[in-house]
Amino acid sequence: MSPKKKISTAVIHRLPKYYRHLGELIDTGVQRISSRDLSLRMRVTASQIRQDLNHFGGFGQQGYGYNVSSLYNEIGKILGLGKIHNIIILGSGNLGQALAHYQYFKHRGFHIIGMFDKDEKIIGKEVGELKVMDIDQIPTFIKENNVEIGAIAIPKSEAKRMAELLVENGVKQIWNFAHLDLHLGDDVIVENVNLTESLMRLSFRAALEHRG
Amino acid sequence: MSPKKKISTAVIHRLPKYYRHLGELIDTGVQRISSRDLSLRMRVTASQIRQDLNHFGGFGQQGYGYNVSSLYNEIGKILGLGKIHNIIILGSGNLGQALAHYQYFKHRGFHIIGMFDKDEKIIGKEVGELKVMDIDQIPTFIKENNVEIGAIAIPKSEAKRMAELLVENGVKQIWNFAHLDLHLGDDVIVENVNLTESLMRLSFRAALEHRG
DNA sequence: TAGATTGTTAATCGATTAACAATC
DNA sequence: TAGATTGTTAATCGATTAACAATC
Repeated sequence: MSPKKKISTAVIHRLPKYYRHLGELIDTGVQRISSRDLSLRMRVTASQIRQDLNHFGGFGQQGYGYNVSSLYNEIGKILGLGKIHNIIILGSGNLGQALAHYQYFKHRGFHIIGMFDKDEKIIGKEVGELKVMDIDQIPTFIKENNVEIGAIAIPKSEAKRMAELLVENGVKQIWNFAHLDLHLGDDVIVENVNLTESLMRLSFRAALEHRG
Repeated sequence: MSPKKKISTAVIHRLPKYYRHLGELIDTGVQRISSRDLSLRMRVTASQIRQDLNHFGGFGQQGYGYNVSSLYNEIGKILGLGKIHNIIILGSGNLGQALAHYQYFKHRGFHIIGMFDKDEKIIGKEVGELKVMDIDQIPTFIKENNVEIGAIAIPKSEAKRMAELLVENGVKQIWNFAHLDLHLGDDVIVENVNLTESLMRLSFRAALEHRG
């Protein structure tokens, strides 16, 4: 059941997409689906779907296909869903606030339980259900709460130092929105969301079309 | 000079990273760099850097390496920077506002020139330097302004319809933050930023470590 | 010039696709 | 049972790495 070989980033990128599409199929009342029908829907090959899923187990049945809701649940487990993941957000700027307000995260078990800033004018203010705390309180807060994920929504100049502070206090998962690469040790998982790079990729592809 | 073969998504992802690192090198006064030194800094192989760059041209010099600022400028051109790109944002929620406030975009030539919402309570309000407009005004606004990029920061339920509206009015670049796949025709470029999927990838990798 | 380092070709590695026996 | 579709092995394709002649 536990994966033998390394899972490629390509597979990691597809797993949440399988999960999303299966969720949509459940919503529309579809109970079973073949790899071929799912491939048409998702615009990938059926072969790839079967290969991907068989990294984790044989979830289908010959001659039948896949049971949509049971595959949905299995992929949910593989993605580590189905349990609560506590998140703290560093930085209460627009992006931090946007993250704090995203209802969908809570719905998936990702609970934002703390928000921190260093600006005294902002500390104490309320953002949704959270009260912004002083960044100095992070070590205490982590000791008293089960913080799994730290979201870095502060400027580049502060990001490295604050990420290291999180790691020193036992946080092993960093969701990094700052425009730099964080190297925090082998046991720390860093997931980057770099909006500037995303915009540049868009721009590149547009420029490429014009060049031919 | 114009690329002969298809550029892989892997290369597209690395280009903005080259650009960022070269910018940082300029800031620290470095004038030339070898593929080997850049590879140590970026944690990729020197061979890969040379292969990537040679998709676009021979920017280096044997025995010398690469001139940092000229390579920076060349990659900037390749990424379509060095000209103004006008963006409109659909949706003035937290995410839309976060995008509108990002100073770095403007600094790179990405100008946010309009922001739209369908909520009458919000229309007319100011977000930074922008006044939120009615979504019904989008066609007129596009006719009167050179809108290159449409950012979709509205709920999934509205996203498809609004993206199609943009495309019908001539916008060919969509920056999509809604949690769905947009299929808008071969000549339309869609760049997706899916925060939920990003969080699931983080969660997956954490779960993987625990399973071993 | 000699040393360094590129641009590019060749070798390797890994991911995707195709094929088909197993089996529901 | 016959038909359908998986799980899995083999073939192909593409990306990464290694090697080295070209050359600054």
